[in-house]
Amino acid sequence: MTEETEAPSTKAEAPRRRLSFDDRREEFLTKAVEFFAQEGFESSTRELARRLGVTQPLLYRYFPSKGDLIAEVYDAVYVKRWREEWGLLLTDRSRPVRDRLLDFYVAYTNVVFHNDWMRIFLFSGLKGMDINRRYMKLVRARILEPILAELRFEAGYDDLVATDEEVEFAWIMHGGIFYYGVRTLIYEASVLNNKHFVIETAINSFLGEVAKVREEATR
Amino acid sequence: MTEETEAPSTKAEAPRRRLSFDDRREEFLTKAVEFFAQEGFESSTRELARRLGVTQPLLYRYFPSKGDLIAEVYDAVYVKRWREEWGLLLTDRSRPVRDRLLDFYVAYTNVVFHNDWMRIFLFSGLKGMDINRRYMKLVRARILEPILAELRFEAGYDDLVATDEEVEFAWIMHGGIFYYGVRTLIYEASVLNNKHFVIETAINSFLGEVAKVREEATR
DNA sequence: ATACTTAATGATCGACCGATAAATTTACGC
DNA sequence: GCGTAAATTTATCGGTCGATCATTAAGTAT
Repeated sequence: MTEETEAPSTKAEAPRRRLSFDDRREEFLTKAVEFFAQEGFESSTRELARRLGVTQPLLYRYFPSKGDLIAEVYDAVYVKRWREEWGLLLTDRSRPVRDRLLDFYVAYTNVVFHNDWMRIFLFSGLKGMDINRRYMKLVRARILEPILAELRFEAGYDDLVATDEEVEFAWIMHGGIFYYGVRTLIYEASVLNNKHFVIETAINSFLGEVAKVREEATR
Repeated sequence: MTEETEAPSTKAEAPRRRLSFDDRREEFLTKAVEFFAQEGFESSTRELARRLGVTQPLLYRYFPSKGDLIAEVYDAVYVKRWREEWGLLLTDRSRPVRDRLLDFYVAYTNVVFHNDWMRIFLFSGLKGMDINRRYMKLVRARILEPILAELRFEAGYDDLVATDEEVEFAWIMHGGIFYYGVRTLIYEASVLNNKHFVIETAINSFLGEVAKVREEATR
């Protein structure tokens, strides 16, 4: 038995099932997301193929290189999982900002608090990927600054553009919530398995102090 | 030129400097910390040796295996950089808790907000290292719970043991501050380069809401 | 200077990596 | 059923990895 490549899938006989190009490609990409999320991007294409039950060269029929596959993994996580309706949730002025904040962070963490998303975010951040920095700018422009603008509007301000201090404070709240996800999903070290409590408390704590930060910075 | 191993250090001639066992070992370990912090633990011992200006097999005279070297890297970061006096800072009842909190987080972040520390913490967390989980328990037992106990004492409580809700809220504050470090050091995406503002605002925001969390949980 | 100790290098092994090309098998149109 | 295009595997290449071992050279004691 010359064993250069791995035995495809199950026990004795490999049924060698055949899929259409698009289906196979989607299957590979989906599995690649969870594989690289779990094992890191340094893990081998051979191991990925083994878990897919196919041989390693087959991957190269669907993706020109490992780097291209990883780029599509980034895209599947960072871009495709972003929900445009999040912006609408935050700017619906028929409701109190506090309610909007709660609903937004529940919706947002429903997407972001998953092993795949979290781990790929951290891995790509450590690799210094540009897509990571662009994502941080997106969070600031589409989440934090709108939140602060809505709070200014509700407080009767004419100028709705937040100061750097306000943005930084919004990052603190956002980070507090985000770090809860890291603790539960990555470090498996959350004391209270209650996402809603965390979101609500973080928001209350933020709202209780944001006026003071705004006034001191605007002064 | 048979080029299996790398040319040691500078241009033409390698002076092949000789160090005592202890000095060499310390030099290797120090460089290994910043090397693995920057490049990740999957990076090669050959590249590490190249940056040290020595040959790769020499590393194996000082560390039995790559894994042993990495274990010492963890120890140098997680264990050796922990300051026992942090506990004293938090429990000095001659000063208001707010002042103690400020001073503690300035001191704590002076150690933790460094590229080496941050990156090794994140890398080891993603690898699921046990030392990482133990560190989280240490933070809870030696930082968060003492903080909450001091706050209960100052508020006149007899029972100084915090509820899970209080601990979770303390984690939110801690995470907000920690994530500022991640943003500045890893993602290079902080809007305001002012650590003291972040610490002070996070603490104010925490202190403004902690009584409510405590009362609602104790009720 | 000579002998001895040991830091440090040179060479190399087996395993694994990303990637390519040729051979093989499956599915589908006719 | 049959031919053909495409999906999949087999085989393999050059490079890199962690680790081992024999050799070389630098420091030290005599």
